[in-house]
Amino acid sequence: MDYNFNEIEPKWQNYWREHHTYRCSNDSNKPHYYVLDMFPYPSGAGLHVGHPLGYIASDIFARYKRLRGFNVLHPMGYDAYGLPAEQYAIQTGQHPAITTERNIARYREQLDKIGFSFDWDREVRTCDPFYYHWTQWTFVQLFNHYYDKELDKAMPISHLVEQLENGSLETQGDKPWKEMTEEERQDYLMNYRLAYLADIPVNWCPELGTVLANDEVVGGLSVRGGYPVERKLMRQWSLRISAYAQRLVDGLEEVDWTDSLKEIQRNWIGRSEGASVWFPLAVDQKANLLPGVQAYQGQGEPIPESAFEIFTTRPDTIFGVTFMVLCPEHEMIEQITTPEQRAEVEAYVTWAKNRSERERQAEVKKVTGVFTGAFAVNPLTGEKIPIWVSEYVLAGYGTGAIMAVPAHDSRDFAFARHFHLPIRQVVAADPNPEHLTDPNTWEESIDSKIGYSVNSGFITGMKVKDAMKAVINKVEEMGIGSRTVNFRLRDAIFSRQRYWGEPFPVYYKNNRPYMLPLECLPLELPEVKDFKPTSTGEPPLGHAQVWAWDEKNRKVVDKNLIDHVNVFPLELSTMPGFAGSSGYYLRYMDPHNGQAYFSPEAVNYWQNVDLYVGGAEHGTGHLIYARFWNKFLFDMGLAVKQEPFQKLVNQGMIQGRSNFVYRSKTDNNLFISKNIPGCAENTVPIHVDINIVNNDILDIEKFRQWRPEFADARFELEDGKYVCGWEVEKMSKSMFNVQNPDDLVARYGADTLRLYEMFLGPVEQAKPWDTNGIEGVFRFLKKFWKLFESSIDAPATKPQLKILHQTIKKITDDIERFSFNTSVSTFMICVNDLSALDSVSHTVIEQLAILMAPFAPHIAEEVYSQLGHTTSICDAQWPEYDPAMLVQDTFTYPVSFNGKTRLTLELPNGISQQEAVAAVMADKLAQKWLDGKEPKRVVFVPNKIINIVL
RNA sequence: GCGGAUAUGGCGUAAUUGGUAGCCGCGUUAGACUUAGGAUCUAAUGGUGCAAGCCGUGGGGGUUCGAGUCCCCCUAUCCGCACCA
Repeated sequence: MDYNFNEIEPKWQNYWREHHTYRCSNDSNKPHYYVLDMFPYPSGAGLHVGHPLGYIASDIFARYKRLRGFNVLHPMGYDAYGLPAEQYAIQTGQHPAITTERNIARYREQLDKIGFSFDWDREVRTCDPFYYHWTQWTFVQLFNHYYDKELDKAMPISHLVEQLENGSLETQGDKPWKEMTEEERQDYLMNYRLAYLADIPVNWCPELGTVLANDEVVGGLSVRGGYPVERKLMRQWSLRISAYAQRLVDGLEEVDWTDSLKEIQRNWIGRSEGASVWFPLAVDQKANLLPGVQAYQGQGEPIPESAFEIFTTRPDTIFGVTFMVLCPEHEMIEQITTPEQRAEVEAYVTWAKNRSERERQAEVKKVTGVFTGAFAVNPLTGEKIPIWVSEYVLAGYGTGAIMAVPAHDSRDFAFARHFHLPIRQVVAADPNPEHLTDPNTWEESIDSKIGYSVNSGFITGMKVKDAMKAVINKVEEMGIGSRTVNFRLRDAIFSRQRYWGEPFPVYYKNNRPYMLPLECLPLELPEVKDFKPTSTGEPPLGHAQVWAWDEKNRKVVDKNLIDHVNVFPLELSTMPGFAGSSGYYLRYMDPHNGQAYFSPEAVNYWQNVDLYVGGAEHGTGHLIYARFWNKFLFDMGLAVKQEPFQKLVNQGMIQGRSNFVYRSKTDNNLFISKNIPGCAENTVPIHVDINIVNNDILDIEKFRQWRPEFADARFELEDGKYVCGWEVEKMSKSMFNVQNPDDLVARYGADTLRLYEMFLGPVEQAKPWDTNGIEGVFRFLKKFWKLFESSIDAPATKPQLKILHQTIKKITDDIERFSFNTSVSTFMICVNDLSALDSVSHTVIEQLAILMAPFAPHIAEEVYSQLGHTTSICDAQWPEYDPAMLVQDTFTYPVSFNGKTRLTLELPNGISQQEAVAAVMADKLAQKWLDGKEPKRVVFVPNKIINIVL
């Protein structure tokens, strides 16, 4: 019988379903192993071949671990809330719940056909109230916690209140706690809560009608849809993720991720060490700048009231400060601007604030700014230095104010050049004063941290590193500054003015937010009649009629009942996409728990994800948020590991491989084959559907049927074939290069698809999808099937065992290091070698089937069962390799002369160098290369090489 | 600009520790079987040369008995970040 995947595959998929083969228990004495895929957003387009790549890799590993005796948790679910379903709803009026449901059904069907070992009993969907109950619950917990810097962990807000009550902690800058009204206290606490409401500049996307997080905006455009994004001040929920910045950096040390991904995260978090220093304002506004001013005498005195704080990573360059710059949003501008400069400054600030993010980013190189008329005093030199305003200083970073050192910072340099401000060198690689050049003649600043301080008072002559420390010590001593660490990571904006997301369990009393009681969760997403914002500009939830909170009766009621006494308005924003995906890995551990997020027993058993597989594009989004979420739950004593994902493998992006036909420029019905001379000059390339092209050969009949305009196309062929051109592009419908896995499964079977996706190359590597090699893998499975059918019921012979054990060793090694492409090649070699023997024993085939089971589970099950087994191959035992089987009597030595291999010699094992050399000397061919000379030196590496140096 | 990665036949790739470069597959060529082949099987296939041989892992240098692999410099491509002081 032929290899009939059409029969085998559905048969085993049914068997697995009926026997719950992949159901996984939390109660086992086996060692545990948790393999997780990043769950998909179920889009309307369905899966393309890029999606399963990572799933197949993780499935192989999960199945392998199971065969090695682990209790494996390998779940799957859906990240089901999100923008596309809602955009679709706005366009068509279809409820997102319906389209989402439909898309999920389609995904499931496609996934099932590929034969994954997911435990579907544990499926989660982020849009399911039974699931988002715990998303909301976590939000309430975040609201009720703050980050305690002393304990370096999140603590209940009651702990903070207690300290304020008993006076062990004082309020900062405000009234004493005791004198505050209840509302003032709530407002004060809002500055501490890990989920907080604040007026903050946000990324507002008018087209999508919502606010976006930083990672959802690239180059001033929304990631979803590519619409322009503006800066806007809005009252929004945010998560105080910045409180965890240091721990998020530190945690990277503990995890087994690629260096590049760790770098991406470190970059995004952006830790930088430096100093913050207070610069006082110069009182005498009329004085002129720089030299000859008496040193500032404020040592040890309190900071003058009109002073402002700057952050610098280069405290060593403080003697080179020639101007200061404030961001346009800086609160001091108003106060310090001189009457003469006021009009100009106001105009500039207004202009800068109204600029869209996109304009600003597009014109980064353009230098703009305005002088305030005010001066600051350099606390170390006493010099007066002008204060400017420019948008190159960002409000969201550091203190929004800088000391400008144009000689040693390229941005300050550009600014100084543009406005003709002085430039003073204070760092030099060669500190000899005679070798210094005039900075006014420089082409660019010297930003390097390698060198010595010059022209710098008490630090002159010090190495940059020492000078930094010396200046920090000095300003600390003076009481005007300190060593400071700054992070680029901003708090995550958590509100979205959208419908299709988790509702906030929040209602407003006196304009202040209150959390719903935990027992009242989940707060279910209400029905609305329109998915667009309301006419008054409220988010879509403004359309919901039954959307008010009855505090007394603890239930959601009609909003007509709002009286601000017992019934209050509910929050109208919803949570962002990353809310539901931030803790889903924990929920899989105990997905049916109605009482808690997950039980302590479950989390104590599974701990965290051992292996996480997904795309690197989540490096600055999901993977940061999830780590934050996990650390918070860890602080609460719920999660038991600081880091959620121990090992992470990024599968490479699958690009499209487009095909082209070449239409004649002079004859619209004539298509010229690619390699016919003159084709390039005389034709226009046109994308052609890759599904009617095989190995770059066009199926002419299908092409004629493809589109009416090509119905009577004519062709100039080469060797009777039409050869198409190709190019690597993004996989997209418009380029007709989308490969759907179902088509391939229908044609070759799931096992072939699985093997082929792995055979394509290393999992982590980005690669274009190319179906040209799939035949080879298909042939291999047929060969394996034939080998199985011809196998006999007899003991395995030595040559068979040798091949088998070589394969066991190689496959085991390969899987352990995620080298699945070489595994496939190893299987091919094995089957080729076994096929060359006279016969093969059933026992060898059986062992080989187990080795192949993670990769090609259907055919493996079939073979295993036909060999007489009545249980699933999933419960078989992974073969152990026996080194004794691989021991050889001889080794074929490559013999090289002066490092160039010239011949090989088969020599017995354990031969000595002397014997080896003697054998070489005796060899005829070797004598030719010796050419009568005496070897100067002989390198003999047992079982490796012999090298003769002449 | 900063950071990360990659570069090997016509193509996808392999070489795990510095030890015979090109395994495995695609494609191509020739042949066998066949009414037929998008089936199967056999053989060949880095370049060059009649051959011995010579050349060959993006380019240039170096370390070494020996380098795709280690070190230095350069180039190209891809990815991430980008006025973050």
